[in-house]
Amino acid sequence: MISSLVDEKKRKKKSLLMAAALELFLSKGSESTSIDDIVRKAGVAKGTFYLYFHDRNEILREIIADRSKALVVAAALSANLRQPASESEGLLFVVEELIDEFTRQPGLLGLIYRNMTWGMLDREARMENPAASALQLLGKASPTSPESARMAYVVMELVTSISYSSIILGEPAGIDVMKPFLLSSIRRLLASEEPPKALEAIR
Amino acid sequence: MISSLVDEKKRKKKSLLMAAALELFLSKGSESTSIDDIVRKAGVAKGTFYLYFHDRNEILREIIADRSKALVVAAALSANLRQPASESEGLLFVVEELIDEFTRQPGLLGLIYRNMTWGMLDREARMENPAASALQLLGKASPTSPESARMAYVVMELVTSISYSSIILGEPAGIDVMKPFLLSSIRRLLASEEPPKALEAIR
Amino acid sequence: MISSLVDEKKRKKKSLLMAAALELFLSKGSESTSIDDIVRKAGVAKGTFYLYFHDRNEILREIIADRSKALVVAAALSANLRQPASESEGLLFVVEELIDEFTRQPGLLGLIYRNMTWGMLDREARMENPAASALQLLGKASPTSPESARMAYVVMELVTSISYSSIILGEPAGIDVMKPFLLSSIRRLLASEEPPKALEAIR
Amino acid sequence: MISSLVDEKKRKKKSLLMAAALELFLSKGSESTSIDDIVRKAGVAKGTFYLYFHDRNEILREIIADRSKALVVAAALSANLRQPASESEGLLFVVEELIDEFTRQPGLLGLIYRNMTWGMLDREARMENPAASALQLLGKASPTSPESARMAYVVMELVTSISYSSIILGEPAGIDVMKPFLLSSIRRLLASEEPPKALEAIR
DNA sequence: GATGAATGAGAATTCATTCAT
DNA sequence: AATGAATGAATTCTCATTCAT
Repeated sequence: MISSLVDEKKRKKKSLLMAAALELFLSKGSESTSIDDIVRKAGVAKGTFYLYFHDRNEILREIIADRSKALVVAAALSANLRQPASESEGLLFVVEELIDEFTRQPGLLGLIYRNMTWGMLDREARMENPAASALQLLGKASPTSPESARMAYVVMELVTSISYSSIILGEPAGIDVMKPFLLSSIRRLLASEEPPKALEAIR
Repeated sequence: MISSLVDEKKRKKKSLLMAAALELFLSKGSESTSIDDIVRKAGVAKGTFYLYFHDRNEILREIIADRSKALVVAAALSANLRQPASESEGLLFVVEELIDEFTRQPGLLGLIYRNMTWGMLDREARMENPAASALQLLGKASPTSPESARMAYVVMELVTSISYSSIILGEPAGIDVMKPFLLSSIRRLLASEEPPKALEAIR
Repeated sequence: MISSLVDEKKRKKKSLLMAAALELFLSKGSESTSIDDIVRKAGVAKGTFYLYFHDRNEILREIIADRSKALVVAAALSANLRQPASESEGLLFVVEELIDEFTRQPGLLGLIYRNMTWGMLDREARMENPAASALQLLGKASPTSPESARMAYVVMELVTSISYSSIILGEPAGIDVMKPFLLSSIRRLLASEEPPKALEAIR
Repeated sequence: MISSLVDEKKRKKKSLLMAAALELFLSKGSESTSIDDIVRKAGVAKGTFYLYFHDRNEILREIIADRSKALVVAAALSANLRQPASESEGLLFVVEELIDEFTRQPGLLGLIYRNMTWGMLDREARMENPAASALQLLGKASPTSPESARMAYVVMELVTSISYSSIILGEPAGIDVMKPFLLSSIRRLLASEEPPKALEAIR
C-alpha cells in the first residue's frame, strides 16, 4: 500500500525527467543538452537526476528504447487494422506506417537514427528481431526462418536510413518521392522470398 | 613561384593536422578527441589549428569527405579491374569492394557512419550521386535516369548501414553471413530495373 | 526495565554503524568513505545515521578512541602476562606488544596515526596519560612523577610514528629492522631515569 | 633570451599559485581549501591552475617538499653558526632550531605533520636521510653508518611528532616544558652511540 | 525511532578560443 | 605565419543534510 504509493511517485519522477529530456533532445539535440538543462526543465534538483540515472547516456538509451518501442507498437497496430494477408504484406504495412510516423516526427527520427540500433529494441523486448516485434504484434508468428529474420532487419535499417536522409536532409529527394520508391524496393526485396502466388497477392 | 611554395607549405601543415586528427578520431573517437590532442600529435601550436580550420567540426567534415571519396575511388577502381558488363554489375562490384574495405577498416566505418551522408560526397565532388562517382570513375556515364540515381543512393545507404550494424555490432549477424545476403538483396533490387538479359549477365 | 531495553537497542544500532564504518575506513580510507557507504553497509537508512552521530568526524573520533583503547588494553594485558619487574619494563613490554599489533593490523595503524593523538585516549579514559592507562592496567600505579608521565607520552608517540613510517612506508627500513632498534632506543631513554646516578648525569 | 623570459614568467606564475595555496593551507587547512580559493587568491583563471599542477595533491606535495626543505636548510644553517663540535651535537643544534621554528610557525607544523614524511625530503633532495641533509649542510659527512642514519630518522620523527602534540595540542605539556625534556631525551638517545669523550664534548 | 527521496551548494575538471609576442 | 600561455564558461558529479511520511 504505502510502498506502492512511493513507487508510484518514483515512477512519476522518472517519467518527468524522461519527458523533459526527450523534449530537449528533440529541440536542441542530445549532444547539446546538459543535465542542468534537463533538471531545470523538469523542475527538480540536480541530485535527483542521479537518483534515477547514472549519466546522460543512460537516460538517452532509456528514452530511445522507450520511444522506438512505442513507434513500432503504434506502427504495428495501425498496420494490423489494415488486415494484411501475409507476413510480407504485414511488414510492408508496418514500413509504411513507420515512414508516415517519421514524417510526422522528424525530430524523433533524428534522435533515433544517430543513437539506436534495432538490436537494442530486440534485446529490450526480448524479441528475436525488430521487425519480429511488429509481426508478433500483428498476431503473426515470428519470422519463420533466420533468413527472413535477416530480411526484416535489413528492411528496418533501410527504412530508417532512407527516411533519415530523405526527411531530414532531403537527399536524394523528398520523402514524397522516396516513399513510393522505397516501398516498391522493399516489395521487390520481399518478393522472391515468397511463392509467386503470395507475391502476386501483395502487389 | 613563391606563392606556390607558400601554398605548398600551407597545404602541408593542413595535411599534417588532418592526418593527426584522423588517427585520433579512429583510435579514440571524434567525440573524445580534443583540439589539444590533435595539435600535440601534429606537433604544432594550438593557435595554428585555427589558422586552417574554424573548429573541430570543420576538420571532421573535411576528413570524412576526404576519406569517403578515397574509399569510393578505391572501390571503383578495384571494381573496374573486374570489368563489369553493365551499370548494375559495376555498382554491385563497387558494393562488394566497399564491404571488404569496411571490414578491413572498421574504425573508418564507425567514423563515417555516424558523421557522413552520401550527399556530402556528392556536393563535395559536384556529382549528382555517390554511386555516380563510382560509376563515373568506372568510365561509365552517370546514372541514366533519376530513377537509377535514386536506386544507387538507396544501395549505398543500405550497404553502409548494414555494414555498420554487422561489422561493428554483429547485428543481426556477422559480416561473413551478411555480405552474401546483402549482395543477393541488392542484386534483386537492381534486377527489375534492367532488361532480362542484363539481369542474367549480372547473375 | 523498559528503558534499559531501549538503551540496549540504541547501543546496538550505534555499534552496527561503527562496525560498518570501521570496516570501510580500513578498506578505503576515512577520507573516501561517505555516510552513504556507511549506512548501506550497516543496512540502515540514511537518516538513522544522524540519530546517533552529528557528522562523519564524530563517528571517526568515536571509532578511533574505541579502537585505540582496545589496542592499549590488549597490549597491556599481554604485557602483564609477562610479569614485568618494573614500571620501565612494563612500558617496554607494552611497546613491544603494540608494535606487534600494528604489524598485524597496518590498516588500523594508518587510521590511528593520521587521526588520533594519545591525548584523546587520556581524556576519554580520564587518565593523565596514554601510557598511564597501560600502567594502570598493569596493576601498577600511575606514573609516579610528571617527568615519567611525559616520558611515557614521548615513548608512545615515538612508537606510533616510527611504526607508521616503518610499516606503512618502509622508511627508513622495514619493521623487522626497526623494531629492535626502537626497543633498544626506548630502553636507553628509560634507563637513565632509574639509576639515580645516570639521571643526575644527564640533567 | 626570449624563452628565458617566458620561463621566468612561468616560474613566477607557479610561485604565485604556490604562495597563494600555502597561505590558504595555513589559514584554513589544506582539506578545506578548494582550487577555486587558490586561483581567486592568486588572481588567475581556474584553467591556469591546471597548467601548472595536476590536482590539489600535487600542489600540496610540492609546497610541503619546498617548505620542509627550507625549514631544514634554515635550521641547519643556524645550527652551523653555533659551531657544533660533533655530529651528535650538530644534530642536536638542528633539532633545537627546528623546535624554535615550529614554535614560530605552528601553522606550518600542522601542515607538515599531517602530510609529510621525512622520506619525501630525502627522495626530493637525493639525500640518504632527512637529518643527513642537515648534517651535510653543516659541512659534516653524511651519517657514517646505517645505524646512525636510522637514529637520525628516529630523532626527526620524534621532534616532529612531539612538537606537534605539544605546540598544537598542548599535550602532554606546553613546548616550554617539552623542549628541554625532548632535548635531554635526544641527548640520551645519541649518547651511547658515541665514545665517552664525544659525549663529554656535547655536554 | 526509522526511513529514504529530495535537495542544491560546491568541487573538480575540461576545453575551445583568444591574443600578445 | 606560428606560437602557447591564459582564460573562464560550462559541465559533470558528489554528498552532507533535511524532512515528510
